[in-house]
Amino acid sequence: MDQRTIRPRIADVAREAGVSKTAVSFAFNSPARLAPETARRIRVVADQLGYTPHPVARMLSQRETLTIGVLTPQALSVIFSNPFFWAFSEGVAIAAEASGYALYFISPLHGSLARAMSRATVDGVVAIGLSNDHPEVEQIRRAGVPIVLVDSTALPEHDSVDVDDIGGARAAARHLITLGHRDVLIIGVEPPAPSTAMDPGGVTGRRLGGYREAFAAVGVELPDERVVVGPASVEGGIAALNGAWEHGLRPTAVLAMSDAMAIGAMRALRDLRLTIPGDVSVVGFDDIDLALHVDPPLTTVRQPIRRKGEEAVELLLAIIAPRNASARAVPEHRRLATELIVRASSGPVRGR
Amino acid sequence: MDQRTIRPRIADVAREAGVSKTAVSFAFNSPARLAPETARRIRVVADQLGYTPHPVARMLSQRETLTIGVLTPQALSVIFSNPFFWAFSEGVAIAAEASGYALYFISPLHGSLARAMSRATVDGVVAIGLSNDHPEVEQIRRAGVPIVLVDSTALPEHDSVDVDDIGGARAAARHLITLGHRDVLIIGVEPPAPSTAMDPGGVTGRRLGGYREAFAAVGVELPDERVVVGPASVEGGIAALNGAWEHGLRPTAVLAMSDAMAIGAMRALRDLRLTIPGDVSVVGFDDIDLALHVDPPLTTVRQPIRRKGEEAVELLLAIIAPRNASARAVPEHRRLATELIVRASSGPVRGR
DNA sequence: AGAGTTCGCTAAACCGGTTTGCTAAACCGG
DNA sequence: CCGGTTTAGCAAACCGGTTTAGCGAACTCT
Repeated sequence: MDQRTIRPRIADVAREAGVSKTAVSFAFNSPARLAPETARRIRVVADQLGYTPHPVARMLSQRETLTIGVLTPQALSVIFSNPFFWAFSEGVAIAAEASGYALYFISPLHGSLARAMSRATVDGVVAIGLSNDHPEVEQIRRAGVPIVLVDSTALPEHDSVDVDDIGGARAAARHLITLGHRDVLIIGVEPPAPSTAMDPGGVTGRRLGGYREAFAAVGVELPDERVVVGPASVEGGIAALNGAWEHGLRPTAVLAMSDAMAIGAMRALRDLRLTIPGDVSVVGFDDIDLALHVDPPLTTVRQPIRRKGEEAVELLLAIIAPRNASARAVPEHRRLATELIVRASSGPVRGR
Repeated sequence: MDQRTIRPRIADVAREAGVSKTAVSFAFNSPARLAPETARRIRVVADQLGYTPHPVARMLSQRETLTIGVLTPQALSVIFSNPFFWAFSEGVAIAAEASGYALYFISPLHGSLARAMSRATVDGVVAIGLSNDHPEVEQIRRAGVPIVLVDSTALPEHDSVDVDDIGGARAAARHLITLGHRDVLIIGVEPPAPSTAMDPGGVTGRRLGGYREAFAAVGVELPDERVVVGPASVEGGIAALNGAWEHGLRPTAVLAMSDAMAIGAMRALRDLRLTIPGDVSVVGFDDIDLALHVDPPLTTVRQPIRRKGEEAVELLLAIIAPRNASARAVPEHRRLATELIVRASSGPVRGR
């Protein structure tokens, strides 16, 4: 099945219609510059030949792709199984679509983000979950591609969007403290770059800081043994909880840094014949749609995931296509609020 | 923040290094054709200048984009809120990534799929849920872009992948029949093009056919009033069920053509103070991950969603980049199996 | 009728790379 | 020392469009 017939080029149309390439181009892009009859004739010929302007050629000469990239340090297949990412992408898609931009997903190619990036034909990039020791950030900047960082270690010279991780984590921890819990297990999300597992500037680090701060206020230290990390998925949560259990930990509550992991922990707890929240309380982070539908509904810290996507695109488009001539000189850093949503997965510590 | 510094071009590197453009190109693409020392020097200069080959220019001259498009007739924002689509994309991403291809999502631009398509810089397209009266299919073919159709009305001249919708639907219906149900409500997915709501060749039509066939076998006709359609989302399911209830229908079971809609129906039923499966049984279609986690776990027809994505990409790549010289002359149509998964959302009709 | 506009269209330059064909120098064996 | 083969690198053509500068004809005005 050879679907690849020879694609007609603009020169073919021009010859056939007896006009210049310029005229054909005008017929498509600014018909007003042509006599109505000529424009019509050219379109008819183009139609007969099945001519469509070659998008790559057009991009090259117009110097814009009308595409924005979504950059993630993880493989697409990992990313697409993450509910948090879906919601974020939805936000990005809504904002991009509204402005007529298409979406291109950029993920490590054969392990190299840099290589993937150098292939990407985009006008700008929204990067999510990039820690600042990713050398690709530097490379991207050198390539002169506008970029907005989301949930990444903020670099002052780039626009960024993130949420109040510390406040949210603190609220979650205080909630458990109020319920009498003193003995908790923290399940953290493992950043893609292992070296930065506890990068204090990263999302994991900030949330951990919030948890610790709240517990410190009531005189409870959280030693590192009570903190386990894993990939931000249901499976990761199951593994993390089981691992902790095997190490002999018996917390009365679990603080997970992602809902997916919290849900995994719940599953693992149930498999251990423990009740939630009777035996163990579970609190998540994110408030993905699913959090409301699991049994019991998950107590969690809500963050405006879709909104993050939308705002990131807003910022990016302001750089790419400034509507007002007075472009900002100073990068903008937006921090959105988080909110504790108490549902049924958390309760008073047993015996109170 | 003007991130757009003047991007160095290949000519700049050439001048700076005292060589020709050709040499620079060789240094990047086939270093073996240069003296080692020269190649090194060029790379050093390129590095200093921060030079990276312009991806669009490269695409143009190499006549390939190393990108495959995922074409959907619905807006991206709709698509990204659909769990079925996530799983499908995951499959596509896995296969694409393995072969070094990037993903580009193509959805209607300002309402026009054709316009979006003409902008897309892709080597081939995987189209999902396209009905054959979409004129864009014809346009795409004329543009000479290789295409694989998934869950679309099969066009014999294109490769396609779909599943045994009829068999799956039949199995679901028989399951309910065995449980004694004779009075059912069918909730169908609304195809993007309203004109084809009941296109017998489309997914909705095929599943409906399977349901009807099974019921006809026990002497029950399913009149059109018992079939409601809506968008394939949780909200769509809620609306569809409530609509049916307001019309006075009181079925003992619900057959939904998508799990998302089934879950919506469950929510709506619960809001009506009905128990599942005590008062009403619910059976879905797809077996998305979530189906296992709702309460009660959803009885549904499993289809290999990820696998569909992977196979579609396999077929597409076989057209784009045939590894064996002997390219297929005949388009391939793959139909994957479905399987009924019985969980707790379905039970015997009350009073049996 | 002549000068100044406007209209309709075109030739040529350009976007930023890759690739083909060729040449001059270095290398080789006899 | 000479003819033949490599090697290293270059100029120019090409990918397929858009855009600028400009030209002749028609139209307007005085």
